[in-house]
Amino acid sequence: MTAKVITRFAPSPTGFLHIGGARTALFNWLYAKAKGGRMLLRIEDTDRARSTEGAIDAILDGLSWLELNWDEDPIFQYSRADRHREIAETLVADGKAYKCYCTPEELQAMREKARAEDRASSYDGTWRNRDPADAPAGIDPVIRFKAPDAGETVIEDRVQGQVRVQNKDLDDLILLRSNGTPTYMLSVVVDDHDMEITHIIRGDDHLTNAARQSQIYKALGWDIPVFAHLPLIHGPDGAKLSKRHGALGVEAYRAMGYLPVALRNYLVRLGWSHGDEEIFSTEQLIELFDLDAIGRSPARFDFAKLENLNGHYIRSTSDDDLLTRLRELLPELDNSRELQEAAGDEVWEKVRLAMPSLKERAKTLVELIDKAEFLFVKRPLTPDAKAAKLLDADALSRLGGLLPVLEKIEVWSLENVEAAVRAYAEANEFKLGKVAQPLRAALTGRTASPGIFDVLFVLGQDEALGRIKDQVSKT
RNA sequence: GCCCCCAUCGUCUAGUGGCCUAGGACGCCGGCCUCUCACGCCGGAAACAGGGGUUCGACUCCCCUUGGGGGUACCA
Repeated sequence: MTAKVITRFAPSPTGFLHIGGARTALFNWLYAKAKGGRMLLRIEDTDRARSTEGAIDAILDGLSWLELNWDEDPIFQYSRADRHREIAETLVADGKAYKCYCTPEELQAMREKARAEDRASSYDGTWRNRDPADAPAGIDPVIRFKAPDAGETVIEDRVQGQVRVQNKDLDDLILLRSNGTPTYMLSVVVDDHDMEITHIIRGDDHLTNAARQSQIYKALGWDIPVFAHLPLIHGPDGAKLSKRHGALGVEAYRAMGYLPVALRNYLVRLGWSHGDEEIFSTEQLIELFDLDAIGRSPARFDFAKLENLNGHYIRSTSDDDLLTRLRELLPELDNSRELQEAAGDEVWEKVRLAMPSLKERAKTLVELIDKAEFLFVKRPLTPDAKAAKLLDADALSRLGGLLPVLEKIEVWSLENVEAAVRAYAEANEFKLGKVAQPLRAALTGRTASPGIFDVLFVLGQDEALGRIKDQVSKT
């Protein structure tokens, strides 16, 4: 019989959902989907001092935005503290754990001694075999795991392969704090077991923990889940991800105008590959994803590639979908106030009309709005420096000559507008660019824009003529 | 310090002993297209960290060095 796959994403709510966490969630989600299993969500909030409500919301919102849905209700680890405590006490009763009364000062001294002696483990086992009757009064003990002191612990990792750790290098970790709350090392094992997790897919930073946890599983007589430790994501400079580059919350990526589908495609390729392929639909990902194709070396975060992918997905997203996302994003933009004031229904209708040519030119939604700005601004436009330079006397006289031609157009269609402008240029022996560039400057206030005929058409006859006159009459 | 993991173009990666004159993608450079900017298309520069083995033959296997990362908490 093959057990159904159950994975879990287990963030600690001490900050936002950063990019590494997002990728871990994605891999867990994909693996569950690929195997027809489920992905559970567990909030690891046993550190009461550092866990916050805001962080929980940020993580849930981040996952939802990325469209990584979890199965069942999230489990809050702290709510299971009684269960964890019970297991710790069982371990003590079975002689597999013990109470330790050492003070922080004694512990500190042990650490320094261990370092001086080039040893990896520091706890010296003072209370491991000492008679509990010697317990000093007035000190609340912690409960420590009685880890095997000889031999080795072998982890069979689906990504990293076989990893061997000498047991002498692992000391007796704390299971229950002196205040009676469980530590991560205990909670994680008990919860993964109780939740019937079959595959633990998480960051490489937990690799050594896997050995410690394996020992606890064995002491409890429980089956050890399959481990898969993902290489970490580094910043562009190869160093640890910091706030300056990449270690932003996923909501920051949303605000920068990235599409969830693009971010997912980018993240999955950080570590996972399928031959030479780069672009994957979610359906393909679910079909192809497997643990065996995950590489073992860490990756650097590269915004340029994310942008490229995002541009690809913007181009292949429907105009209506893009329009919806743009309207949702608007309030988060720096210049949101001005844009929002101008953003009436008729403006959005123009944006929709221009969308096919606009989306060819944008790598992010923020850029998309910026390229559409000429549709939001009100007459008279103030051309930017480069555009103003284009509108010299000669150019303005060419525009002046074009005015009556455009006025004469009865049906303002893309075809008619284009034919009229081309005919005007030809009749006066101007290269098209001689007319198009000044026109672009007058119509958009910039030197770069969608095709000039698209611009003319989308603006509409009255607005287009008005904008040209505004510039021509300045002289 | 000690323990563990990692190492192919600038970046993400393909490669699982001969198919490699090392492939793709992003980025970069040049060209085409062209009303601008993009898109698209064509072309180019660009890598097996170093040293030892093993083998008829190593990018691929082993060891060492170097470099990077992680862990070493009454954090997770």
